[in-house]
Amino acid sequence: MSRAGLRSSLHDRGQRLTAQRQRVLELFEQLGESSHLSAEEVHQRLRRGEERISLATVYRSLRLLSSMGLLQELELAEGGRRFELSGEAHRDHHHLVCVRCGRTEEFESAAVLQAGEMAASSHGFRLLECVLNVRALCPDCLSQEGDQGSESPEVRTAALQHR
Amino acid sequence: MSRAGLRSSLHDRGQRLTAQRQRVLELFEQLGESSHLSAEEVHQRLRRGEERISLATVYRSLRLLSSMGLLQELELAEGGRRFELSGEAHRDHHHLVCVRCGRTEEFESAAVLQAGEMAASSHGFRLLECVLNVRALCPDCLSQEGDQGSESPEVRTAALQHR
DNA sequence: GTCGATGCAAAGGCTTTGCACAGCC
DNA sequence: GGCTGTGCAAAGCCTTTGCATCGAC
Repeated sequence: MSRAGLRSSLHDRGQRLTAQRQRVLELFEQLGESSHLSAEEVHQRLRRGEERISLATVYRSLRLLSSMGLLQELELAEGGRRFELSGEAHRDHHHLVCVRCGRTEEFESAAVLQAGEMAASSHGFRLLECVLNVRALCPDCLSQEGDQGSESPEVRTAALQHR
Repeated sequence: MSRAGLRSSLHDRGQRLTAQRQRVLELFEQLGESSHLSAEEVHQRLRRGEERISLATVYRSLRLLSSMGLLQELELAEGGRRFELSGEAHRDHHHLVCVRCGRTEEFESAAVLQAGEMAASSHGFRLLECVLNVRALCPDCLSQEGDQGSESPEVRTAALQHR
């Protein structure tokens, strides 16, 4: 989103364009649509430059940009909220997460979107967004898992043991 | 799960059957498969009886039972972890959540499971679980939303404003 | 110049952990 | 009886908030 576009979106809500807000959004735009950053990571990355931004402001900006629909909050496994750039093409995209090492792949699926829409309309809901989280083990972790000789065939167990 | 079954599952892991663990699991079994409880709620409900259980133990039991695959951790919108009973029939079930009032409906979908499996196998992952979260507005909130004359057609915005 | 935004530090939830005692096996 | 589990209270994250100052408009 252009600087002017961001400014006017903010003004519409009676809010202001500041350097910090711009930098947070730019960071996501530079990294592209497949980055999932935590507040802490955003803070650290922005600090690396000669930029000055406080963690509190990062939190405030992330919330603001999410409420404007420019970022999207994710809820993956490992107990930390993450954010990603939200784009039209990205609206219905899903996450395949390795519960052991955190490796994340994205994918899209028209079938999933359709299933979400059917579910929403059959209950009279209006769909806002539809996210499939697939928790899994990646190839690397699968082989390590084997090495340890897990005591049970109940693989799902692994999903919660690494805390 | 029977008392004896629970005991032997615990013993297999070198752990013990205690009254507290049993009560936590029983609570979920009594409430049925569609209850989503937070740790705090589990604690309060168990305290109502003449039972004595500490919040710390509730947390420990929830984690333990989840790692055994008997409970399942949910990640819905409103910033609190919740748990539900995990059953075979329940393994691939999805949530339709109203982002405004929190009303939650569940549904199942073979299409979604299949999409998850395809995504996992195409990356060489082994699927553990597959949860679709559909964020939406329920009929009641939809009508209220209309009353307020929202300033923008970007409905997704509402998903994050109610914090 | 006004009013919103920032930075700092302190406060706030929720969750985990250390330790002594209790209780399952 | 040994060793795991519990309760309590304290500590730990992550996130939000109060307040003085700064800066966009």
